[in-house]
Parts: sequence; structure tokens; C-alpha cells
Amino acid sequence: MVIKIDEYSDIPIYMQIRNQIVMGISSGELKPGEQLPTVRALALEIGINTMTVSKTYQLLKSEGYIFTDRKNGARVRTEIDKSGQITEANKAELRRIVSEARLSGVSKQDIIRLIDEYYV
Amino acid sequence: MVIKIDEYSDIPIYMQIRNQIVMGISSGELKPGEQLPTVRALALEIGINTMTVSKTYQLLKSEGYIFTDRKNGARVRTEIDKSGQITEANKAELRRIVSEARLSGVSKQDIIRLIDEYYV
Amino acid sequence: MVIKIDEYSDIPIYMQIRNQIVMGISSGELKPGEQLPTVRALALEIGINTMTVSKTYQLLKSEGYIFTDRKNGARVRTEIDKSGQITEANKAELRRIVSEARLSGVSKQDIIRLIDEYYV
Amino acid sequence: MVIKIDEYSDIPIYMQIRNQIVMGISSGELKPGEQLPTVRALALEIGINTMTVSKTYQLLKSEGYIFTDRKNGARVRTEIDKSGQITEANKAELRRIVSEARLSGVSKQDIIRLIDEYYV
DNA sequence: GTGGTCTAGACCACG
DNA sequence: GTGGTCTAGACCACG
Repeated sequence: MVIKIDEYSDIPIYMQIRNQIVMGISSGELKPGEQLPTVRALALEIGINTMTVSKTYQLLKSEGYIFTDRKNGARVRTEIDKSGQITEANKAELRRIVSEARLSGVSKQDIIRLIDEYYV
Repeated sequence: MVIKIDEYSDIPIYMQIRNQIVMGISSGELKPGEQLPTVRALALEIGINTMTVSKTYQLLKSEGYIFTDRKNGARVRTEIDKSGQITEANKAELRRIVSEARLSGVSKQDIIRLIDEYYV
Repeated sequence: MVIKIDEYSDIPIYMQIRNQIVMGISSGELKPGEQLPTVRALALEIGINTMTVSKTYQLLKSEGYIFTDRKNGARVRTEIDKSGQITEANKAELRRIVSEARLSGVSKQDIIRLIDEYYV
Repeated sequence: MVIKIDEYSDIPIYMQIRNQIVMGISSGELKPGEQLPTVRALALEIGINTMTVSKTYQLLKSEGYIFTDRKNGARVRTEIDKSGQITEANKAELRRIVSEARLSGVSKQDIIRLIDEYYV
């Protein structure tokens, strides 16, 4: 899986990587149990500090998306918590996005079409 | 309109205020042409510095949501730009949220139900 | 001559009026010697404070564009100073505008075409 | 690049800095990708508050002229948006300047000569 | 070390 | 009275 960093983005690098890995897991590009690159390898590949990748992995681990063992490094969890809930933070974000879209004249149908596209 | 600040949030105060005002305009709680509280009044009400509120108003102004004049203070714009487009940043956020929701076992229908609720 | 105020503009009202009168004189819409509306009449017409119009007239007077006498009120000067020079402030502004236009990919010809259009 | 502040100017300090940086980028004195001084360094050099410089950088960032990251500070963007358009505000300013110049007896050729000089 | 945020307090032009 | 600007100083996340 290729990680791409947008240097112009306001989103911190460690969070950009985290988001792309989460989306990779969701889309199936990263399979349950699949090995992630080592911190060192990914840092080298992207051209950033190992500390930054390490931060990403720790975050993903604390969120329950990956697990690490000493032998095999980081791997995608096979059983990701299915709370069936959207987090409060994400609900708030969603509401903000919908409000901004609506004010820009975007129809509800257009937003739903995007959901359709992203929910793979 | 009541502005509520979550002091533990990662979102900066000026941005929390901005988001709530944008959502207020979208929901109709804030009507086109309606007067916003003065910088000083809002700062006093929330218990924060006037500079912070001022930053919010300048942001909202630069985004075309409100305008200010020195006599009347800040007011909601009557004609907000209708690009008909969702910004790229919001699309990326939406995609992230959908991915996370899907991984948590949230159905597409549930997300669409939220869109329905927020798109007032 | 019709004065139009843009309430969304960052330019102070008194300056907006001043600019439109100067452009009116330059375009010939306001002839040398022509009577301007009284402070009170113009304020009423635009729907603003008389103080603001008064400020405009004092500025125009100090700049040598108009003169006032007790009998006839304000009139356009017949002999406006022909220094043959662009003010330093206007040169700086012109340079800024040209720089911004150039960075936006506007050609020199396009700018000159605008000069042509505005130099009536 | 040397930034010079005119403390007697009506133009706010943060805007004077902004204008000089934009003109520096346009003239090529500041190259794409080039590092800008840090907020602290520039504030110290000019003898103003860091907040003021910070405001300038945020403005330039929101306008798409520069970008910032926490590691390297601020840098000139390599791909500045080429709308190919002069903004409405700049057109209005240009029109005002042309009118004033014309009234001062400046010929159209003289103005075009200045455009020629500034469009580097 | 870097920019980003925030405070407390001040002065200013506009209207 | 209003927003706009600026200072001096502080703390923070990111990397």
C-alpha cells in the first residue's frame, strides 16, 4: 500500500498516515492479519522521521486497528471492535461538513452519492 | 444563539465558535442579515479573550459567511456563495469518517440517516 | 450621479464615496464647476450619517478635487492640479496589483487592456 | 530578502509584510520552495511582535502563496494558483488609480510604462 | 526549533 | 460603541 503525504495539508503527518491506513483497512486493501511495513521501512519510504511513523503505529494500536508482536512487527487486527456506533467526534464533524455543504448549495442527494462512493 | 466551548477539545476555540456559527446559519437559527453578538459581548459570555472572538469573525468574514461594519458589528451575509461543491478537504474528511464508521460496523443506511438528520 | 455603497467592502464608506466622486470627475460624469449634492441630501440619498459625507467632502477638498463656498455648497474644481505624477502611494499599490496579477497568471497585455478601458 | 516597514503608513504592518513578500515572489527574489525567515527571526529583525508576523504567514498561507510545516517553517509554494484573473477588488483599485492619475495629467503611456516596469 | 493558539491589556479609525 | 491592530508574554503539538 502506498502512503502519500500532502505537505501542504494542515493535518499532521502522523495523522495523514493513520487516516490512510484506516481507509486502507476499510477498503480491504489492507487485509486482516496483514503485515505492515516496519517503522523504519515506512519512514524511509515516505522520507520522514521514524518518530512520526512510530507515533502513527502507537495511535493505530491504541485505537484497536493494529496490534504488534515482537516477532512480526505490526499487523492489522483480525477482529476490529464493531461498536456499530459513529464516534461523537465524527458525528460532530459530519454535522459540520453537511452544514457547510448545504450552505454551498450542495443537495442532500449529492452528499449521499458521496457516501455511496466512499462506503466500499 | 448559545455558543458552547469544549475546553478539552482538540479543536481550537476560535474554530469551535466558527463551526457553531456556520451550523447556526445552515440550520436557520441564525437568519441572513441577523446581527451576531459583538466581539466583546461574545468574549465576555464565553469567558474568553476578545482577540479569539475577533479571529473567529475574521475567519467567517474571509469565508464569506458574515460581514462586519464598524457601526453595526457583525451580521450574517444574505448572499452566501453557492459553489454547489463540497471542498476537497471536506470530501477527504467525509471519506475518513465513512471508512471509520464502516469499520465499526455502522451500516450505510445509518450514515445516510445521519445526513438526513443534519441536512436541515 | 449615483453613488453606490458596498456594505460588504472593507473600504470605509467615506472612502467609497470619495473614490466614486473622483472617478466621476475623471470620467467626465461630473463636470468642472458642477454642483455636488449637499451633505445632507447625499447622506439621505445613500442612507448614511451626514458626518460620513462631510468627511468625504473635507477629504476631496483637501485633495483639491472640489471646493466649497457658503452660497453654492460644494462644486467640482475647474482647475485640478496637474502634477503629471502618480503619487508614491498609488505607485506602490499599482506595483502590488501587478505582482498579484502576474502571480495569478494574468498577462501584461491583459493588464494594459484594463488600463485602456479605465483611462477614459 | 529585506522587509521594510513604514510605521507612518495607513497599511497595517502585517499587510505591509504580506505585500512585500508577494512582490518578492512575483519578482523572483523569493524562489518557489524557498525558505522564509521563521516567525521569530522576522519579528526580531523588524522589531515587531511574533503575533504580527504569524498573522502575515497565516494570511499568505490562506491565499496560497506559502505553506508552513512545523519542521521547516514557512516556504514559498511551488505551485501557486493561476486563476488567470485579476480579483474584483484589484480591478476596482486599478480603476481608482487610473482615474486619479488621469486627473493629475498622467498620460496613458506613462501608466503603461509603469506596468512594464513592475511586470517582471 | 517550528508555527499555532491564547491571554490581558491597549490604542485606533469609523461612524 | 464597533471591529481592527498590536504588544508582551506564555504554553502547546509536531517533528
